[in-house]
Amino acid sequence: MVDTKENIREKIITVADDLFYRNGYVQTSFSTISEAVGISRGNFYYHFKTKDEILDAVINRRMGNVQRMLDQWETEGKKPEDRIRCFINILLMNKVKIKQFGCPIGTLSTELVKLEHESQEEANKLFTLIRGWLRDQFIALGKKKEADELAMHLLARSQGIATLANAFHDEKFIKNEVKQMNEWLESTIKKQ
Amino acid sequence: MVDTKENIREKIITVADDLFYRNGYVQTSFSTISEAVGISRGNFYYHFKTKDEILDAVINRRMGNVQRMLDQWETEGKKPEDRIRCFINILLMNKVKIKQFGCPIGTLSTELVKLEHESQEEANKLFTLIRGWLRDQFIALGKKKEADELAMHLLARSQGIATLANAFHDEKFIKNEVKQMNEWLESTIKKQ
DNA sequence: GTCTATATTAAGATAGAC
DNA sequence: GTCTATCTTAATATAGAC
Repeated sequence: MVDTKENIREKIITVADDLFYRNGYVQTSFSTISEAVGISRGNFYYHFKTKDEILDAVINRRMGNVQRMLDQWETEGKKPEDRIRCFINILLMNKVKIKQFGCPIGTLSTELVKLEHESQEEANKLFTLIRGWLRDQFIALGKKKEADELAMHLLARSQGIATLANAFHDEKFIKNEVKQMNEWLESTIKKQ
Repeated sequence: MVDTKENIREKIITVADDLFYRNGYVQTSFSTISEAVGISRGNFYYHFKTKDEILDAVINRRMGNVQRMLDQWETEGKKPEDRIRCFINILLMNKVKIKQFGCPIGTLSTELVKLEHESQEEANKLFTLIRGWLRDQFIALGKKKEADELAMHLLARSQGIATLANAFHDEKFIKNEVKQMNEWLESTIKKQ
């Protein structure tokens, strides 16, 4: 791939995304990113004027990734319950990284709240995107009235699992809880 | 109260505890703490040589607070299920602060993991203390085999609720989920 | 035991040569 | 478009006067 301006910009965002996830936003300095990308710190400012700008670009990138993931689940899962199962199983798919670094959405949100960062709401859109998609699946299951509540419940369960799996560096716990979440889904669908 | 060396040390720990909770560990500087305590930055180093030392003192303080809380629940709740309900209800008791700053134990743990901080394990003892206590309650309920699993499940649910309530700044969500957790407890006790 | 002054380091950010 | 050099600020931490 040729090193056009756009390509380098993309590379910076990819690297920053990963570093923000592994080490947190505050801990990730311009030096760290530019070193990982392989350009000088000075050159860096040609592409991004402030650290906040990189953050917004990273959030934007993650929004795209989440949207693509949801689109894929729409194709993969024929029935809404299958699609919800795709969401639940992502904890299993990413269990190694979750054990090491937690949930990328949850840990970023937690960090930005403490920073009182102005991009808090922007980062929350990642949660909102998934929440709305889950809600749509529950509506398709005929749970229109409780759809949003059920969506939030699943989101919260996932966040809690990620937080504890990360704290205790415990993969087995994820497997166990995913199983229980699937059982919860079964019994919720059957109700009424 | 007289300003003995011990008293000032205690005051520093109390102030640091609060600031770590509200703004995070990294964000809280010596200046911020000393200013809040009302002593000069230079004097500060007479009481604590490094920031890590303050962190350990804060974790230690929190350990004491959690232990006292568990002791109180032992007195308050006659039956183990009542004691577990004390744990569940703490989300409601602290709902305003959780909405604003999340769970003090969970957010510290998340931050220390990203920092790769050496006190990670020390901070995890806060989780472990509650986990063990919950496990004891489930054992008293005759659930010896699944006791630890049930304890972790409750811990994870609480963490997830705190994370999302914090992200969305939503108190109502806490109320809703606490109700569901109590219902889950009822049906879990009844099983078998 | 508390203060002021200062050393040191690293961060975000800019200027200007090439 | 990329670099080196530099500015500015703020943090941890220390030295030494009182």
